Amino acid sequence: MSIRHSLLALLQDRPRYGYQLRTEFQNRTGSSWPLNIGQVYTTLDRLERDGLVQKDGADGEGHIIYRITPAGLDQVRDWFQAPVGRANPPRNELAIKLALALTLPAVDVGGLIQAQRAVSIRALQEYTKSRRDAAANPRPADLAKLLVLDSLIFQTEAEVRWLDLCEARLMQLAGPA
Amino acid sequence: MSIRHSLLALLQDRPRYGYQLRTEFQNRTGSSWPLNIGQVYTTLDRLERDGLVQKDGADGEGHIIYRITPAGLDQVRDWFQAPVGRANPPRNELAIKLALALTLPAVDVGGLIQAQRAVSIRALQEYTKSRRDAAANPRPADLAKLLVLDSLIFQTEAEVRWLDLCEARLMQLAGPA
DNA sequence: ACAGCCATGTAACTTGTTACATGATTTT
DNA sequence: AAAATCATGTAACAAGTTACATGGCTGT
Repeated sequence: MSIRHSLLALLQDRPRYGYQLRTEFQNRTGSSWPLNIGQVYTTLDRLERDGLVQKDGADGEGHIIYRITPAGLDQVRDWFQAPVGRANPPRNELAIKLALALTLPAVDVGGLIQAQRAVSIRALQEYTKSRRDAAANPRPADLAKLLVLDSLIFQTEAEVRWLDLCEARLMQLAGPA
Repeated sequence: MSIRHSLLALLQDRPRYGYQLRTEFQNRTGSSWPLNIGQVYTTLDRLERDGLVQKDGADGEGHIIYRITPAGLDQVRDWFQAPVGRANPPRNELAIKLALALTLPAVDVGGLIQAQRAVSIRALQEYTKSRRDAAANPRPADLAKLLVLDSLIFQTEAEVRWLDLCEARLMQLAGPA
């Protein structure tokens, strides 16, 4: 549902065309989460089908402009107003994988943890580097990019610390036996 | 892809039937991420279509047993061997929402942050409580549940700290103006 | 001339999700 | 007798993703 709502949010600001929506989305969220251009058009079709946007003639340059409808405005308002639900948090593939690895024989949990930590730490370094490159820029669009990077950094740090904990627990279990 | 692989991993341990796969999955991952029973059957159909599992007669009690195939074993091995990729990390709805809110007028970013933090902190308390209830149990299945809860706790803590950071940056931006 | 970006789309597909139907067995 | 759980499925759908086709325009 993120893409639907993101496009609606951008259209709430002002009417825009497909290709533009993609670049604007990426400008605001940084280069993480690239957005396939094909998906913009399919999503716009579905938003139009659902009466949340409508085509709005051209803009003098041949672009196909979409405009948000009142129903669409309602949905954007609801989206921004409602906190992201912790009711069914999105499945965490890493946690699932480790939980299964721990309860099934024939899986090298220690190796899994170490391989994962190597990947996560490398990602962390790349995020930190990107953040340094992007920093010291007070424009609001760049502030958003910085915060997205901060989010990735925080999440990845938490992941590394969790992997450390898993390893410690594993040793604790193997030790006394 | 998590569910496909999870079912395969459980079948790699030994042949099982649909309903059993669901309960085993939930036993191992805790009550977070409930698994709809319908999805187990559709996923099994698709795994069979792809030649990764096959029906294996009954077990004397009328259950429809599935057995993993060599191709399926390969996939499980690959899944456990390959770290969870940071190449295209799953979209973080909260980060996207805040990034858009910051770069668009007509959104009350401060309120959004506060509402979100309230939700996240409540979730954190619930996870911590569940963790306390589940703790002090050395059986491996419960160790897995504990670690899943730890993962949720770490992620949510990171989220709260990120929200704090966002708020601070926002004030910093509003202050000097 | 060629590469690359701008721009719009379509077709086919995947995973995941829900709602519904059906019946047996077990528990209260 | 009623409710809950066990057990298997189907139909319909949503959201996301990729691959492909098409054409104009721009810079080298």
